[in-house]
Amino acid sequence: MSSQKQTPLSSEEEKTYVSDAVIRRLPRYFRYLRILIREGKMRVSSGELADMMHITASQIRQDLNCFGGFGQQGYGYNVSFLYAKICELLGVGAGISAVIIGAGDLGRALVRSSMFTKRGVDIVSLFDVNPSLIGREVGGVMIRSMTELENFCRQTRVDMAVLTLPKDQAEAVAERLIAAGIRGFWNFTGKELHYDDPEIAVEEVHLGDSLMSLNYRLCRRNSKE
Amino acid sequence: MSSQKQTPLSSEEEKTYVSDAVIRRLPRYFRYLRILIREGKMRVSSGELADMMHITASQIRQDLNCFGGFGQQGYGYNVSFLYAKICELLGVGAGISAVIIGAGDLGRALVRSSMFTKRGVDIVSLFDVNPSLIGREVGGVMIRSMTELENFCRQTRVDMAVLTLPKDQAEAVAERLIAAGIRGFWNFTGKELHYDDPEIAVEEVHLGDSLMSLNYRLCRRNSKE
DNA sequence: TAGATTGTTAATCGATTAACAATC
DNA sequence: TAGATTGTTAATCGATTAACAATC
Repeated sequence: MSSQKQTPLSSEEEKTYVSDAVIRRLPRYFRYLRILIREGKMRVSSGELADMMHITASQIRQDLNCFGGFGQQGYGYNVSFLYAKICELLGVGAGISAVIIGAGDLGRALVRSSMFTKRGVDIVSLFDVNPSLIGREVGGVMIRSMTELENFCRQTRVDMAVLTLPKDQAEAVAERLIAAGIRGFWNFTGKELHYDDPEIAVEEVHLGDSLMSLNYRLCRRNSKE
Repeated sequence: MSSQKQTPLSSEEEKTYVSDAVIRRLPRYFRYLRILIREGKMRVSSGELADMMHITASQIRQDLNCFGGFGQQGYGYNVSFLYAKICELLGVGAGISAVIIGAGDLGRALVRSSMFTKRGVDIVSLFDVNPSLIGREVGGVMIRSMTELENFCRQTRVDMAVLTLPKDQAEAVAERLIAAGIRGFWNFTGKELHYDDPEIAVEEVHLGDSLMSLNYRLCRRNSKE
């Protein structure tokens, strides 16, 4: 994995600032473009894609233009070209490497899924404190002791850590990982991580929050018997 | 589980419309209030809570006032009172029942977690097509055959379904569940569900999208070697 | 050329923040 | 009462949508 440091607008591509709202829609474009590819479609207009995705054509054009003109007037977008561009933006094929901290139910479920491989993320190791797990393999990945954490991450030049360990240890382990050169956290612990350093990216996953927002809507809008 | 049907503003509580942005912050308030309770704090001001949560005090007051005046001028908010109100809004204690469709790695990991119990959601059954799983128990919950789906859901009056089955079956199974009276979906399948009926609530979980947005930030902002 | 559809600017909408009067 | 902090209105900011000129 490698990328230039803070290239503001390198020769017509890559506009200044892209809002978080736009970034969070990119993976959705990625998914829908894959569907179009599977269906064998060569081109798509913003209108067609908008209908599929239940958003407006205007938003699609606006979003894509944050990164450059990927379409062609009168024609629309070339599906595989657009897909390639989105993949590039999302770092598919950038060779991102990751470790999973915590080989519990969730950590094991994740490593056994096609989640990472599909998106070009390479899981290079799991880590756990439980001695009975250390040395075993899950989904073709070795479980190592937490004592090896720093050495392994530095030597292997790991980019990202998936945190599936108990929340009371989240902060301390994250500190160790930062010291070992890790710059991205996919955080399932429930303990929110906040760093001032803009070089450190944290993606919080709060499944419980997601469930509760559904509960809210179920209680407000529905009635039974 | 029971709630009144569309009560617009019942005696000073419950204002007209609450935006999705606000609803999605409620579970966060829930989590931080639990921390305050654990710490034994009796009262909290919007300013203190704002610092903890890395948001503005203004936003907290604005959010909470969507549901009524939970605070007291000059004092702040009573932690356990506010917590009780938030719990009520989020349906904790409303006795929501749910089934999990798909007893794969994810379905099993979820049912074995404290995810549901902590939030007052009762998992009453798992369902799977795999004959070797049917009849077994995971996390104290029985795995039943998909052939029993409709009967079970209707008889048990199930509120919600957690979809952890393969995506190509998501839509068909969701239709069966709707016909069997289910009104909420926690959808992990990756196949997005869209219904016009406002009585049907869908919460999409796209872990892959979450991972990719992290990839994006890692590739844009970071550099190595 | 005529038709289609993008790229882009302008208008609208909604959400967040600031300010302050009400009040405990 | 004086001090603190909410509830609420007004100002700001940002994101979405609409419109249309550019152009393939």
